[in-house]
Amino acid sequence: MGAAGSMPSPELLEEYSQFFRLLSEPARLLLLCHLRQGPTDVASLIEATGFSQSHISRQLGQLQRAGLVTCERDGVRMIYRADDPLVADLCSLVQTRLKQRLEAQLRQLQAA
Amino acid sequence: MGAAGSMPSPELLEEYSQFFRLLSEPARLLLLCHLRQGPTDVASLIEATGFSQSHISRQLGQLQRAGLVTCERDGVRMIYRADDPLVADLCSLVQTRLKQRLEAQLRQLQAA
DNA sequence: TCCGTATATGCCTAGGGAAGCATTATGCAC
DNA sequence: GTGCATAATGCTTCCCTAGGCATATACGGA
Repeated sequence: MGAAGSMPSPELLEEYSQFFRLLSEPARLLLLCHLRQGPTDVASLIEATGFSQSHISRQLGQLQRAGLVTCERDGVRMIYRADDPLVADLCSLVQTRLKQRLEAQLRQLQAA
Repeated sequence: MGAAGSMPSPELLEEYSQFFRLLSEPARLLLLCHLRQGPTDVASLIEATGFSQSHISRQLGQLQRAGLVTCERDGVRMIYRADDPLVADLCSLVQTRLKQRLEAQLRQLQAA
């Protein structure tokens, strides 16, 4: 996505899209938010989100394969972490954008 | 997605996910890449990408509703633009991340 | 070793969206 | 107005994936 001239390869586009697809599911974003608060086991995530155990486990698996989440055993429990600030940074950029959009719409309404 | 304490509302998570979902489709990313090269009409995008006319029109519609793309009439043609650097910035962050992952995997293989 | 708990996985269904074909709407030239 | 171009929209099919239930796996305790 360089400013001019360089067109990304289809493979790279595919990688980008796969990554963004991971973030296109509210459930996964919610799990990431909870994990940003600190290391958490699956049971706590179940209680915090209300999702089923299998659902959470699958979503965590996807996040883990993408490297957005790590886990380690603690006895019979699995402790998940989301140390990487990447997603928070991405969301921050998007949030700024969403704000701008709403402000623009607001101005348009006020002008009319 | 603040560092600690502030949990985003479900509505905000939904907005984030919808935005990321837009970018989770290689076709849309490709269209954005082409549009970053400069204003383009639909016919040129058809030729550049090989997608069908209706497909491209729909994707452009989605991008437009999200404000990632604008268009203006030029006679019978529609000229689309992608002025916003947001997507390029997001992709840049993700690319850095993908590179780090691959380098880490490489080191792991070399160590073994 | 057998049991209880915690997590992962197989299997299934339902819903959403990509993507094509056919049609419609819009603007220009005559 | 008619005809011709371009772009948008109905309609359809197909595929992918979320998400639940049931089961398998891994671990600690008795």
